[in-house]
Amino acid sequence: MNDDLLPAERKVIEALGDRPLDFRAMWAISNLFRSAAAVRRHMEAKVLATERVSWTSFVALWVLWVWGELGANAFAEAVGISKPTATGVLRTLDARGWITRRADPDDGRSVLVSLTPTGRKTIEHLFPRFNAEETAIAGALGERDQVRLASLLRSLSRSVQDRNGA
Amino acid sequence: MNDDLLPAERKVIEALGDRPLDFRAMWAISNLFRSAAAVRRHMEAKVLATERVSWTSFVALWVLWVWGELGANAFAEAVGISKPTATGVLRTLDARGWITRRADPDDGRSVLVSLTPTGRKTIEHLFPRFNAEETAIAGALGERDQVRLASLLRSLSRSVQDRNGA
DNA sequence: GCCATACCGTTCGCATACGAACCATCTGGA
DNA sequence: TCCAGATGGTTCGTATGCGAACGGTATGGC
Repeated sequence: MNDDLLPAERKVIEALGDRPLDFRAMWAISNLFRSAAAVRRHMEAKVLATERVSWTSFVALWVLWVWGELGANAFAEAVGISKPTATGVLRTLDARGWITRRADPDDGRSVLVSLTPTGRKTIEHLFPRFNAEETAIAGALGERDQVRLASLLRSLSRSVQDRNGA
Repeated sequence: MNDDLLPAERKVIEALGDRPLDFRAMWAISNLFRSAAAVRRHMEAKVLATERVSWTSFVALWVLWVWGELGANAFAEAVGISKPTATGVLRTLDARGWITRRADPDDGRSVLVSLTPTGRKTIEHLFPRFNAEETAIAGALGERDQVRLASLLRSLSRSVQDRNGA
């Protein structure tokens, strides 16, 4: 394993190394964003661009594939976007013919969102390719380290949730 | 350490568990995005919202703080955004009085960007609070696991770079 | 049955985000 | 010296992203 700091991190030490900051936490969190952005860009370029699908649209299709029909609110929550953003994304997906909306028979306020057959076909085509790329990227870690990484990240997620919740 | 799957992950198993997918890689990568989004939201709400600073503006100030004066292109690269986006963000930061642009005396095409004193004051006020929140979040992991996590994420970053670069 | 309150999704205004296309400027070779 | 190609930054068009505010619908207490 290569534990050298990345060039950007060395620059930070050079500029701020003498300040009273928690660099251990900083390396953990800043590398979280750095690697997430890198993986996202890679996926957009190598998997999604060929089908003209944005990252958010991809996540939206994935969510509807996994969860089935959802209220617009639950949809936004699962995708990780705000309600207004969800409205816009659903408009885009609707224009592409990938989702449909129908009134909730049990609640006049609610709108139920689900994949069309075309939408299902799209995600069933895209996701295996996405997963193959995940395998390739994560392959740089051993199997054991992939499990370790997932576990550490779950702890982070739970830690943030604890600091927000009651 | 708690290795239970998150609710969203259990739902994935329920829906796709019988398909030939690499779930080990999937948990590593999907938790990367999940935790990064959670931390970002938390930081936006707890640190940045109080000063009406967007995530990208914060990163931009941070980059100029660490690197000093930069060409617009190098700035975009360091922030992790495209050149057109950088133009827009710099316009916003300029309107706030946080950055200035000047012509590069050695290259008529280039624009050099740097923090104003006000901009410097802003990031020097924000960053310690940001770092304190990093400490609190990462504190859920032990010191040793924070180092492990950073190291694993660096490996991921390098893995992606290898798959893109020549 | 009434109504204050909560909740659902949309609209609005604005900032962020990107690819494609564009000019202006620089560079290397003839 | 000149010009073909490369490079730097902006503009354009469109999609994503959010908080605030909005109307329509449901709910709970009375």
